[in-house]
Amino acid sequence: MGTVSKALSLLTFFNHGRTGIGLSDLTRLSGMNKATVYRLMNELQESGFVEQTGSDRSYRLGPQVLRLAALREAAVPILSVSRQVLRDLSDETGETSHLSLLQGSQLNSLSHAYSPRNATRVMMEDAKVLTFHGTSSGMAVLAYAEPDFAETILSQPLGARTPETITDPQKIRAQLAGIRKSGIAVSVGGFEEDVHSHAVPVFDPDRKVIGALAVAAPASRMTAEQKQLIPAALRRAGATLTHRIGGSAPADYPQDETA
Amino acid sequence: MGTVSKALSLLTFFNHGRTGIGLSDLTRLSGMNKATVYRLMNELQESGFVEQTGSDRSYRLGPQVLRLAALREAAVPILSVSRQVLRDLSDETGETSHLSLLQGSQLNSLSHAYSPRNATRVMMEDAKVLTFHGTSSGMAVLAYAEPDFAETILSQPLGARTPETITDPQKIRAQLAGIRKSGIAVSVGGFEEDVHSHAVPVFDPDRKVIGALAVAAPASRMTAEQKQLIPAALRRAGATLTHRIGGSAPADYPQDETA
DNA sequence: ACCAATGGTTCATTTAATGAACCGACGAGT
DNA sequence: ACTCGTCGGTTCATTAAATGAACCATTGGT
Repeated sequence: MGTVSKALSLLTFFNHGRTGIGLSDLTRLSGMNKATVYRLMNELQESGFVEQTGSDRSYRLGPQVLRLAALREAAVPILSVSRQVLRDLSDETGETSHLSLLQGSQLNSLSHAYSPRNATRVMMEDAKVLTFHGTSSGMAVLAYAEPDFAETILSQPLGARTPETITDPQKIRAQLAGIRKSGIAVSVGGFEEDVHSHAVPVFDPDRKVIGALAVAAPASRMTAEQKQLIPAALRRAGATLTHRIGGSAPADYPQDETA
Repeated sequence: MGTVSKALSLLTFFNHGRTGIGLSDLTRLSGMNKATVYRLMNELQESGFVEQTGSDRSYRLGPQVLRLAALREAAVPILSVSRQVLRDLSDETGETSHLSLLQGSQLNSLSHAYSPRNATRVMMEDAKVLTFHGTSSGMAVLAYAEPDFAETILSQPLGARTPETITDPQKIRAQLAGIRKSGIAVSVGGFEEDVHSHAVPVFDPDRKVIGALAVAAPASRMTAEQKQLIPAALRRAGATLTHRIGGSAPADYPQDETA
């Protein structure tokens, strides 16, 4: 691994539960030498990717990442485009909707919308890491990802977030085949208890899956009517988002729209 | 300069006018060896910071920066906090408002709001680079930055974006003194012609200036009434934003509020 | 007063970065 | 069809930078 990759890998230890990390913690987390971590973090700091708090000298992500994200959005405006799609989707379904994107071998939730219709909602956080198994978004992505990638994921130890999480690779493979037939993934309580969620894949111009669009509802609210309405709205929203970012679904993606 | 800094410096060549850059262009822009650029970009690509387009193999910023920006916002929610402040400010003034943040020695516009009141508006782009001289935001930041930093900026060649741009360092120093007295910066046509803008500095918990909040209006709409209303609204908005991000103004910052 | 943390620094050793030259492919111009 | 220039990508001897064990100075808790 090159020096640059090592430095950037240090940034992967930041997450919602850990927005600030001290030098020693970072050394332990990364397994690198303390002097190495110190110098790498210094370089990252000089470039504005991280900054040190005045109080306890712990590191946190720096303002430079905001500039880069704004430029990424200028080049590939997937988040800004998704916001309108998500708003419409939440309005239509009355439930929380969110977009997750595949980044390397990690799936991150990066944009979401709520519906004002119901007081109880499934809450979302941006940049939250989703597991592939157990989430409808993860399964939707896995079903349309490179087979090698899917197998790599399934060959790793699969933890159970809830008692309902399906962790048997064979059962998951069977589910993935089902998703490829229907074009939509469903998960009931596999990631958070009592959350019923649907997801459809989103594709780029090379017809590769780049993420998933999902609707998450409290299981108690999943009436027969909603079980019809949500998948239909989601399919439409997925097709819209894929289209608006210049993407195309692969030839084998089931289209039940009269487009 | 370390390898990591070199790699990250490659990312600085991306901007609104240049969202995709090929290997050879990047080599020329950076002045580095082509093989070096190639390997550095490969590492950045492996980490998801850049990606190559399938069509012409040019590089553009990758999805990983979105995750980092979301986490930065989770740690220091300045953009999300600013959005409400900007909306209120634009509603109140009827004009375009925007927030710019100091990143290293560069000032970037990173969040903005429009008012629906008027059909003609000053348009803004996120991640746009602002000059220090000639913009009200830049002058507001410079007035409260470290004196060394201000002098470094003023010692560089100062270009004139418009015939009205003031480029004489002595005149600028005099203006900065005036801004420190009043707490607000004004620019008329110094960056874009016929744009009249006001700006106030924004401070962090260490009482250091981190950026500026500004209102930009077509010069034709700057009535006597607006010349009263905008500075007043801006001062209030600046104090609110500084406060909401946990910051404090330095002791010598003029407070004309009965707080 | 002590101990165990913390962030930060040093310097001989090792390892990785570097760059000139090279390759094959593509496209424009003749 | 042939060059010419440029593109992205690759090679390998040379060089420069990254590394890590040990060390220092502070801090906070007992």
